[in-house]
Amino acid sequence: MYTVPDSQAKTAVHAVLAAVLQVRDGRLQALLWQRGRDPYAGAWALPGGVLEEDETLEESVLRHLADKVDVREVAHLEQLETRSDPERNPVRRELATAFLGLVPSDADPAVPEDTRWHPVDDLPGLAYDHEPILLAARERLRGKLGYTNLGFALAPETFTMAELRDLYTAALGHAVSATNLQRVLLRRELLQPTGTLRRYGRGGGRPAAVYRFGTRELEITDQFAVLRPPTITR
Amino acid sequence: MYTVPDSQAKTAVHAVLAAVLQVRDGRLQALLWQRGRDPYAGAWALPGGVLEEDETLEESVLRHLADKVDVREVAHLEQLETRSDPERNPVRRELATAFLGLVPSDADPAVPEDTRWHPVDDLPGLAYDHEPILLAARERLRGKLGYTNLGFALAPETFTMAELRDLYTAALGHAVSATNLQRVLLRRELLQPTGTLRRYGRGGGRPAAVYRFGTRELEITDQFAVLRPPTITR
DNA sequence: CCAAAAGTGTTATGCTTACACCCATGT
DNA sequence: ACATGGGTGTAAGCATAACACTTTTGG
Repeated sequence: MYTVPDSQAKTAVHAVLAAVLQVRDGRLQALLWQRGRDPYAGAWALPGGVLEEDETLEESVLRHLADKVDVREVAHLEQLETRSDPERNPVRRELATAFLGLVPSDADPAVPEDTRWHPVDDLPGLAYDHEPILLAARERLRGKLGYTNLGFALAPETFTMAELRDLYTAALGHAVSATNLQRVLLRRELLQPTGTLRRYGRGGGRPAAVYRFGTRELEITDQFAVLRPPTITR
Repeated sequence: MYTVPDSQAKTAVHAVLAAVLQVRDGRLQALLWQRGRDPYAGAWALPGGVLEEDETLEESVLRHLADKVDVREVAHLEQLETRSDPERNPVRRELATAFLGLVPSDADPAVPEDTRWHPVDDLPGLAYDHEPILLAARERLRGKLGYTNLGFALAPETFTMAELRDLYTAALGHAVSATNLQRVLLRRELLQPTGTLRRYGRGGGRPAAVYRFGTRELEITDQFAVLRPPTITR
């Protein structure tokens, strides 16, 4: 059991944490590093670090991530909850603001020795309160895939519907029909056909049309699905 | 122009802020207090204060609110964004975590001299970054009214559909049909008839049935409105 | 008897899932 | 030819908005 050294009385520190998600090998995976020292030696942790005096939380996450993942490869970054339980860190009082970061499936950033991608549905033991944070990040992603264009942050610049379907399937954790996915995204005018064709699997089959997302910034497409304002006629 | 006293070099402090909303006089209003001193002397500010060593953010907001609004009257409290721009406070480096608080329309807490309710669609000049925070809080409320039972936090224990319609109208900022509101909420099994009747306006008219919300805790009713898992047949 | 408000019945609409069927390519 | 995927057409389901009409009360 780890104990708090007397010299380190609780001093409030603000940290940032990133749940960096990417679809790799057809599964939604998270970037984690293995702690060498107590507390939680041997456990896996979300990347992050301490907030400095002259930066915003967003700048801080990107700075800390630059060590693990090339910043340019994080296609979407979004603030999640700020955790504040005084007991969440046994060593010192520490607030932590969590972020969701998404990396397109075609990126393969070099990561340090102690760092690895782990499937989110088969996690090792996580340090601190990092497991609920990571699961909350996945829920946020799953929710937003339905009413925004957030798929762009999981997908390469261009892709076929079969490839996109596989990304959505991995992220959502259930079967997705390429047919219906195409219709939903086209109707919402989020996808643009590039005009080119590409072959998907190894076997034969008709070559697939190649698409791209119209914009690579978050757009909400469905906000007022219900209890929407009355339609003004004349 | 206000200048930073030398003695107060930038020291990171963590504050909490609450956007406390209530429907009063048929309008969505926010609780604000008027600053007496610089910076932003004379401007209106969200209630809040500094986070102490041994409390969570949630405990801190409720503690600070206890001065302005009776805690028991805050029916729903929810964390919003944590703001971190180093320049957001000209005096000292200060992070602030914002909250959305909702007060039922039948509560009328006594508030201090410098504190008043202001319609959110007609705000006075606000201090710091409080205006964007307040508007974000309203957006969160508007969004969640559609896919959760959050109406309970705006409504008294019991109410008629006409009363509830007026609350939704004020919060959403557009006309709401009592007929359709009733059907939506009943279908989702959020409302329970109490069996009693009540008269609404002053004129004649049929007395209205009185309802209550089945639960007074947040429930998400609609999460997978779209891109939902395939239905499993057999 | 008439005005006012509540509540019910019914239709229209829009978006989505489900599924049958046709299309293009490799072996 | 036939297997393998891609793509289109179409029907069905479902929730909600819209609106006409009935019910119940006060004056």
